[in-house]
Amino acid sequence: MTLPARSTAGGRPSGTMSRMTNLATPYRTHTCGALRALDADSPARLAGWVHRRRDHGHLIFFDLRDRYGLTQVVVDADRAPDAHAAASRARSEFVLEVSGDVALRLPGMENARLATGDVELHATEVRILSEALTPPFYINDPDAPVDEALRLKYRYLDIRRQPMAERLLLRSALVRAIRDVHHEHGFVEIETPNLIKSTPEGARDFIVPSRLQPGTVYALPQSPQQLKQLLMVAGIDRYFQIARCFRDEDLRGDRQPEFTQLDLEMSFVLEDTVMDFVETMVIEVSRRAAPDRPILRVPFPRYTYEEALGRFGSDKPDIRFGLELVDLASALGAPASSGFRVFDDVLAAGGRVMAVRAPGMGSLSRSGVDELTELARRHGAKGLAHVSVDADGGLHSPIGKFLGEETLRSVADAAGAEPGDLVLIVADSFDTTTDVLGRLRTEIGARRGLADPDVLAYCWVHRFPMYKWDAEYVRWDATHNPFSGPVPEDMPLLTTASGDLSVRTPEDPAGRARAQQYDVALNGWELGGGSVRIHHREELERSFLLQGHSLEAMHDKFGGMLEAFDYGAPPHGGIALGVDRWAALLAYQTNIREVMAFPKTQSGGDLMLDAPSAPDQEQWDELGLRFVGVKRD
RNA sequence: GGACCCGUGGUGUAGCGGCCCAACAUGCCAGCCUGUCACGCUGGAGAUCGCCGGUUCGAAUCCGGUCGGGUCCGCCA
Repeated sequence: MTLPARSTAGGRPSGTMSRMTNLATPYRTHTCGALRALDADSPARLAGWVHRRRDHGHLIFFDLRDRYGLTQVVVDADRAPDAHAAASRARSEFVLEVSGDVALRLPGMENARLATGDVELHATEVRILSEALTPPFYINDPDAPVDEALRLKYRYLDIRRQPMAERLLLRSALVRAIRDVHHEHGFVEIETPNLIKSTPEGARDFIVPSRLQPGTVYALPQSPQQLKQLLMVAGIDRYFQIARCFRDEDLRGDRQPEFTQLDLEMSFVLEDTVMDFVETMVIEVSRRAAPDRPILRVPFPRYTYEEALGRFGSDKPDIRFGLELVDLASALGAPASSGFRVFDDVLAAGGRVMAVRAPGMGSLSRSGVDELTELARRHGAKGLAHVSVDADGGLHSPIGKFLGEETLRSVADAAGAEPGDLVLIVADSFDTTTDVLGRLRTEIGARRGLADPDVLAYCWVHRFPMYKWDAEYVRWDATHNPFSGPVPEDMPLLTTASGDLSVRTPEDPAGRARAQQYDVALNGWELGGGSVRIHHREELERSFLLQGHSLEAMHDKFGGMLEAFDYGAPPHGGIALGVDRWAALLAYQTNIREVMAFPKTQSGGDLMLDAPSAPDQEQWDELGLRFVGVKRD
């Protein structure tokens, strides 16, 4: 039989593939997801992996799989004895090329669960292109649980499985949408080098020794921060990049040593210019990459840092549910004594007594409360007070005997407690109180299933403090990026009490300065952050001096950029968003490894490649290096 | 740097001091089967319970160490 070349082999569009893409090759006329009833009675050739085989003796069925789908193949011993012999030998994950005729399935034999389920391929020829060992885990069962270490070791098999393949396709769609939207808005995509000089973002650098200049090293970029600012000085005006970044810090489910940022920078902008564009871009990208996911609020809510902490106890709030924190000072009758010494002392010292409501958790057991108390202690609270409301509205609390019935009632009312609720109360400094209650709020939300998993709840948090006091080094530490600028009216605050930038104290005006710094949060995760930068050399030097850098050290580290600012730097600002996190959230995952093709383990290892590994002696010699062991504290 | 959890045929689990030279499901191998689609039926092979040491008359089971994986704190924007 002769097989005509096909131009519409694609079938259902998948990922970034357009409907018209020609996927036919010398090995196939169609993909395994393409055939439909209309193709009946035509010849076809498919290539793919044996997904599942059902051997009935004279008749063998198997599903052939590729990235595009599954197609059932039928091999009849009488009609095609050679094909039947090959199909008898074939096993799971063998790679086959199958030629035959597309046929409508017998009435009642259609499989509604397959896109190709109305038809099947009656094989005339089965060619084994590759044999396969029995796989170490189930490739044909998307729900089968598999140890993650095993998945990582055989990642190429894991990616054959549908869930992993789908997530990589989604990520591809995300990155494509990002590129498209930026190009539509006049952005230029520019690659920046990976072998650079340390750009202090605060994390530890990965180091690459130089062979041509023995005894020196490159650092891998923690982000393209300085380079993109230099591109603004260069007049590029609008830059973006899908940039690989490297940070040598301990790993988490949402942190890998190498990760991907959407990095962008814009010239001649104010804070609102950047935030407005980013918001437009994020909405457009979300709609293209995840059209089924509703966006909770447009425009995105904008909270100041103080407000986010006070209301949600987090600078990356999950606003898919309420349960906002409540300040109890007035309910406790402050400044008069509440009757409970712990609360009175905290309030007198300028701290806060605040609460969060746990709906429907009023009957939580003693050990359940202990669990929450432990969570609170782990994050710095000295204890956790609680009031439970029974079904009849009666209040029960270990601190009731101190507060008295009336105060207890006003506390419960202030917290908005209803019958069956539990009210959790923390008394400490503003930072600790909000942090602990924020974590409790998140825990309650998770336990009670309060957050709609389908919703994308983006929000902004901005006006972060420029600096936080670093008592150990007697300096003002940049809370975000050291190049961030202050909000214009706070520019005069970038100084010390004495005016001498080398004499720094916690009472300096600098401590009150707010940055033109903005973070985007998505469903309780920090998606990214950026700022409007300082673009004047003198102001940057001033900020660096407050951060405890000497002029010499500053020149050594940022000399290139400081010098560039002498040649006409435009006002500019930008942002960086975590592409891995974004993809993970769009894929309903909480672990970015699930959206990375080849991620590393928590100890930074690649189980498939067995990296890192010891270099050859020759490599050591070329670099003039020798391993002398690691100092242990 | 620290805390906690996990490690038993290929895979996922059960067993948690003697009843276990280890059970179940699935996978694998062989035979049978002409309409299956998680095909079915019959039979079979397959684990010294991550590794090392200790406690005990006796250890998959208890203890210590170690290796690997994970979650979290510190760290990290």
